[in-house]
Amino acid sequence: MSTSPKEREKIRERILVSAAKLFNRRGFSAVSIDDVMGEAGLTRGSFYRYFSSKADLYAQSVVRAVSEKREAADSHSPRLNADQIVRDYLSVERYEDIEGSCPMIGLPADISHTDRSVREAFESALRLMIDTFQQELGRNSGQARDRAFAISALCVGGMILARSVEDRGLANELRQAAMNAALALGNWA
Amino acid sequence: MSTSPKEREKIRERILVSAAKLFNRRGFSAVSIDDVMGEAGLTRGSFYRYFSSKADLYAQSVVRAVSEKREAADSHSPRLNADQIVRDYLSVERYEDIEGSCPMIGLPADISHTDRSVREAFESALRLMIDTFQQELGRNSGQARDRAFAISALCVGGMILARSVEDRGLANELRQAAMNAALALGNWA
DNA sequence: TGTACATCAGTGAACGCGCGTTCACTGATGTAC
DNA sequence: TGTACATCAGTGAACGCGCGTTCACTGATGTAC
Repeated sequence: MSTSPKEREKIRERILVSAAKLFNRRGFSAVSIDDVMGEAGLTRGSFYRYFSSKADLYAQSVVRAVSEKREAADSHSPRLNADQIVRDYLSVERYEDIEGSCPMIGLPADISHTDRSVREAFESALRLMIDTFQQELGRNSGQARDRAFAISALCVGGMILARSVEDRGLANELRQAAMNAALALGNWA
Repeated sequence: MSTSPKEREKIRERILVSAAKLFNRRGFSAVSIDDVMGEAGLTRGSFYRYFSSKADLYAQSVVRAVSEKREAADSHSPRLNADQIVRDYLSVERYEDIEGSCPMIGLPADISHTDRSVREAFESALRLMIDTFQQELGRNSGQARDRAFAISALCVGGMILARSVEDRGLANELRQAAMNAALALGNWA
């Protein structure tokens, strides 16, 4: 073997990090494999030593984002509060950090409509989000589940709308209003 | 002139209708001009007699969707209630009617990030939605404005999440939960 | 009313470009002896 | 320890295709006289 498995894994990570950034910023089809590999300091050709296709790369980048969140959530002790998640998710910092944002926001309709592996990756991301909220609201009540759904919808919807608006002031109002509504729904206000 | 202005306008409409359907179903880049023109019963070449580019087509299709809604809202008397809009927006029928859905849901991240005319069209769509809700909630209170924001975020976010999930049952729960939360926020429950 | 002319929507071939993917090759690294 | 060999990540050229856009041309329609 020419490269140790450790080294290989590091490079794979580097490609995934570049990909996540670029996909979040520009969407799926506006990002080329050249872009991703260039950002990672490599060239076109070796891409296929790591991923079987562009869709595969995208799916794996979502998977990675999810498992990162999960680890962060698990390692945090005391367990971080759901209200902090809401505040964080809809914060100005997150609003501005387009490259590092949640894949559900950049959600490129294009590919999520078509590719199975991508769809599955999205679904697991959403389930993690919902579970996290539900946990805080009381495990088994149907009420809690519904509120977790609504809070998730507010987070994603609020951020999408804020991002799609040119007027910065309006964007901030949208973000804040969604945040407050979500916090109120969780009785975290 | 070979074609009367009336005829010409009718054909333009036909192209816009095909385009809206296809963009909603597949997103921006997965739809080709051939697809749109084929659906409208024409061929590639004459497209540029009506629109200056693909982005122009997309922007105009959003503009058309907005003005259609506006007309529907204006013509309705007695004025339709905001709670009916919420119920309708998040209804199963709308969930299933992918082709006829709100452009903010199919929102192709690709293009909305880049093209100015498209972004403007989106923004006016959003403003219409917010205004409609706000009108029902009491015109000038800041509270009403914030609630209108949150309700809009719930509508868009709820539908996006429901659509991005494979499991039909989960999708319906999401949709219902978002709907109920939005209705509660407006005191329309 | 009839004829000549002008306009322009529509056609389909062609152009050009970008990009996903493949491929033959290189050269550094690790292993076998 | 040193040498020969095997592996495989990385390279960059090339392929092929799709698609946005252009263009020369056609023919139907409308207008002028």
